Amino acid sequence: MLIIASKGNIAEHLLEHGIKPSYPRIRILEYLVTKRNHPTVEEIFSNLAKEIPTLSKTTVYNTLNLLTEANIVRVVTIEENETRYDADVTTHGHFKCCRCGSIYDFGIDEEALKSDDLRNFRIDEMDVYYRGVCKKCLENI
Amino acid sequence: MLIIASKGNIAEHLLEHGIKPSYPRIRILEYLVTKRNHPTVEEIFSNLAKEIPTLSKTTVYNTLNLLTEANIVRVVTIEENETRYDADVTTHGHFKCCRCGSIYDFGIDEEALKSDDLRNFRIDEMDVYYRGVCKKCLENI
DNA sequence: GTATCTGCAAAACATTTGCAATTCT
DNA sequence: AGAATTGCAAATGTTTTGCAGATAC
Repeated sequence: MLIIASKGNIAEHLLEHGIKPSYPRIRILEYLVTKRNHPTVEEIFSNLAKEIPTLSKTTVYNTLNLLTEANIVRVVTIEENETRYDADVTTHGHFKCCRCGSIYDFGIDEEALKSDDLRNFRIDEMDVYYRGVCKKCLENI
Repeated sequence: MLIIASKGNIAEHLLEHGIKPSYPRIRILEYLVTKRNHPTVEEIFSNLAKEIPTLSKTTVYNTLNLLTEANIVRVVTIEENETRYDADVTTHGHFKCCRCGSIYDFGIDEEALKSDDLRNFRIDEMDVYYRGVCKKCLENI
């Protein structure tokens, strides 16, 4: 659970990671923190562009790369063609419903995921992606 | 463990899934079955083109899409920019060593991976991608 | 002989890069 | 002023598509 809510906190969050809190950067991170639906670059850009007419897609790309490198956001590549972003950087998996398209977060037991085959390997990142049909869609058949 | 070895078996394997075993298709699937290193389209194409000068990248793409839809091969998107392919369609995870670039298969306990958060969800596909440093690279520091 | 398969060239798309204009301190 | 940031346009790189020629049954 993240506690970040106000713009002030967003700016602080950026500063703590050595990133200058420019207006576009604050708004992009704020978007990710507020809307937790793992948006694409296109989604972030088109929504923010309504309120920030001068915003360019390049800035969205630059900022997301910056945030990713700083470990403030996390890349979600559950779809092959486009990258999604998640402001929750704690260990968790992603489930994509093929029927409604929603992406759900779910808890994973990090220890249970450590395979014997990887004994003496150093694991830095774990991406767990499931696909199927969510509860809601299964009920509405 | 897969038992497929000879070209005859490859052709049969294709036929069983309703795919006409043309020469390029046999060679592409054979490549995947023989070399188990999760090759990219570029790798498959450039290696096979040495022996099949008329081969085009389009055919490699078409064939891989066909094989994926037929569930004969599996897509591995452990890298953001390019797609890899795996002839092993049984449940297992992929580990990428950031130092040497190798991709390792590892066993996963399917039951342990089923999160309570996904109770009543239907899970069709599970992609588990880890990144880090492999045992060999850790030893050679 | 008809349907399928192949392969070239062009298109489509997401992402990156070069660079000039803008902003911030 | 000087350094960092932004944004446009062009480039890049992977994958798809349209279509004509080749192949198979």
